[in-house]
Amino acid sequence: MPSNYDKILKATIDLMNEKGYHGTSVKMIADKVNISKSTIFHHFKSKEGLLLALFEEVVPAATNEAMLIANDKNLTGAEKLKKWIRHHLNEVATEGDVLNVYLRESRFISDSNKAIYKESMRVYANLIVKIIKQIQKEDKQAFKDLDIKIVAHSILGMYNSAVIWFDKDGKISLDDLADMMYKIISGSFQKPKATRKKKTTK
Amino acid sequence: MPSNYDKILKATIDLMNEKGYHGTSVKMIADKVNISKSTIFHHFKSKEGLLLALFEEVVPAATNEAMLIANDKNLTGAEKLKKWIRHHLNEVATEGDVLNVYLRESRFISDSNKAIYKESMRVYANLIVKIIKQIQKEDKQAFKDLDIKIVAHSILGMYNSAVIWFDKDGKISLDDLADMMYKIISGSFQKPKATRKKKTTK
Amino acid sequence: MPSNYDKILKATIDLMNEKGYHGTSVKMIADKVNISKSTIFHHFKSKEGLLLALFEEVVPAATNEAMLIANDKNLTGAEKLKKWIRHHLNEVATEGDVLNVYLRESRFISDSNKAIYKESMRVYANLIVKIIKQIQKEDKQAFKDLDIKIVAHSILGMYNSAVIWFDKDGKISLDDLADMMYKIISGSFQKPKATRKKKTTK
Amino acid sequence: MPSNYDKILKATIDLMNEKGYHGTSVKMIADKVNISKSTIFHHFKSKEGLLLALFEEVVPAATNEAMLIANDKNLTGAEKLKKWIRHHLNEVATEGDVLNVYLRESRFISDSNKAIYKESMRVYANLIVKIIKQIQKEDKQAFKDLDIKIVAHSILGMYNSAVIWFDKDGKISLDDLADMMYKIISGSFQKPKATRKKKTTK
DNA sequence: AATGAATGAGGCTTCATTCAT
DNA sequence: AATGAATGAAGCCTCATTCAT
Repeated sequence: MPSNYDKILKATIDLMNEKGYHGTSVKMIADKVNISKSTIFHHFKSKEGLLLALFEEVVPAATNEAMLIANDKNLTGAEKLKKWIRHHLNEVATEGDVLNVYLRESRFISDSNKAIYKESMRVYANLIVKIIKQIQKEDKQAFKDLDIKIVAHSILGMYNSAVIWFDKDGKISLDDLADMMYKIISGSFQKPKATRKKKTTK
Repeated sequence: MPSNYDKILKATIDLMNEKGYHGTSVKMIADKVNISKSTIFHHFKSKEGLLLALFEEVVPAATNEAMLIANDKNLTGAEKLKKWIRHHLNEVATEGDVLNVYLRESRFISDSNKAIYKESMRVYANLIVKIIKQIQKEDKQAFKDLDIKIVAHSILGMYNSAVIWFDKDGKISLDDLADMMYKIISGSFQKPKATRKKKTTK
Repeated sequence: MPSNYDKILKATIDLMNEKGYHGTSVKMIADKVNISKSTIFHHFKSKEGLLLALFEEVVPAATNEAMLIANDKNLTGAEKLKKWIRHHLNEVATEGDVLNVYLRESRFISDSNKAIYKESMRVYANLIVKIIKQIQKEDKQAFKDLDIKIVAHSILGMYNSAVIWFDKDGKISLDDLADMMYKIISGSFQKPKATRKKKTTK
Repeated sequence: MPSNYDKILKATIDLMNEKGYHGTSVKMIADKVNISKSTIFHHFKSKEGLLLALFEEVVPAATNEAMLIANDKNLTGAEKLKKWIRHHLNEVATEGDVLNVYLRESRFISDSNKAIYKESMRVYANLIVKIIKQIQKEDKQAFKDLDIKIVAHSILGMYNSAVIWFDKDGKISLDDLADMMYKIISGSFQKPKATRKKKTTK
């Protein structure tokens, strides 16, 4: 049985995902968890503290698998990118996901706490930077002359936007979507077909 | 000298762009315009009425140039895309742009008014759809096997994300950014070599 | 018929006089005036704004008569002191008087507003300083070697303390009290008996 | 090392001295002592219990020396008064003194406990009454025709007010202040000069 | 066209206190 | 002896909105 602390965070994610930070009141959260408002303040310093807790505790957990992908020694950069896209879209599209809140509501963090958010964002963006670097190394033409950080952010931005318009119940599956998005950006480097032959070394 | 009506809308854009719909109060807007709260209700039926007015009046104006680009008979699809990117990034990166509010705060519109928003969104997204279709027509390989709407949304998402991380005072200019982003997605279709005539074929 | 603004201030005085600043809630004030809480915030910026308004508007009015006494050309210093004591005690002893609130609750003013309070206090204390100076001029022995500001504050402190222990319904009248207190401090200078003969000199 | 019980009382004094009874929360006290709120309720029945404990335990201790002065067989009344003033001012001026809390916050005690406060106040005021009586006995002119309780309260009020305006870092020392205040009220009876020669009679 | 007065509802947060451990 | 969890009540203040002028 989850603690109130955990239940509060879960409800926060659900509600802020749907209504945004300012659109979610502490009372709504309390009602959803079936506790009193004051209990929330017993566990968290303030409403903003809820966001911070999400960024510090829940987001890292959610980014863990992405890290495994980026560090997998057996994959080419292109394969990693493809795998990461699939994973990331899955995360983003999952109902109530923290990432949505993370990506959309972070701008409401007060200046004094913005550093915490930026740091966690940097860590995640770096994963993609790493993948892109590997792709560049394996294919000199890939993302040629492009600022690597901008590439990373652009890709992230593209995928994150899906949370807004992707229709889980529509006729296009999440896997199809991942494939399509991969194709959009993979035009600029050699298709993974070529690299598919699996790395004979090892 | 702009009317109060216009000043109110301008202030609404600025504030909602920064703080979101729920994070912006009628009082904030009134204070920014230096009028009384009541004056706002004199011009607009309600707070939501402000959003609607934006979507009905300001967004179309902002999308007007995009429409000119999309309909320009003298440009290839690739050229249009490039021109549109430049224009769109400029809009989005400009502080206080309506498009940001439009793209992010639309979800707070009440159900009864959602149709208005969806219609205007459809119109804008259609511009890109149109451009993409032209590109496909001119280059059969471009965006092959891809759902055209998803391509449009992905591209939009990518560009809109720039508003979050682009640093106006950084070392990369808006024009450079537009070029880079164009390159990222243009990999999948024939480069505008033809028009660029720069590339002496190496 | 007094405006809500005035009624709010009056109720504030009454309540804070009885329960202190922190012991008086905005709701109590609203209930006493029979208006809604929000109306109070329509007229005053904050709870502290109520205190400030008292200090800026009501206290000056209350100190007006004291000023007339201090400036009366026909009275000796000793006479002025006596008259002021009587007046001041009356003010302080009257239930719900601003001066009580002023003297006791001023310490809850935030630092940023303390200057306003200090200035008004300085003005009032100066009246007594002025009276004491006149007494010293008329009787070289009076308050000899004493710092004049300390004398003024001490005297004020003595009189203001009466608000705590004076029993309006006890056997000692306010006038008796005024006489006694006058005697306590008048020991150090020539008794007004001597001066009573109206100052034939000029 | 002081017990938590003692540390709580000390913190209570400090905080209520600065912010008053209603302005001091149990949490503030707990934070200052670095214990949990519950621990306070473990030692004291309620918040008001803290005040009562002060009045019953700390105040008597603080008034102990005053008692020694009042009962010293070797001093004249005037000498006692002077000595007491010096002592009292010292107590009052010391940061975080109980007496301030005692004198100012007693009015927030609930009716059912008011008797406890009044009794302790009576005891302390009686010390001065006693001193004044001795002065009157030694100098028939002193405080002639004055209600002795009112004299005592007035004197106390005068000295207690110092806590509000006395500036520890100003150019006037506490001893100077004691001297001046003594002079203000000693005008009405024979100056201690005369008595300084130790009173060989007896 | 513009605004000052007023408000009910609700916002976030703190309060003193109880209880189980 | 000490505390973490929990809470109902209350605290100050802001909200969007209406109305009379």
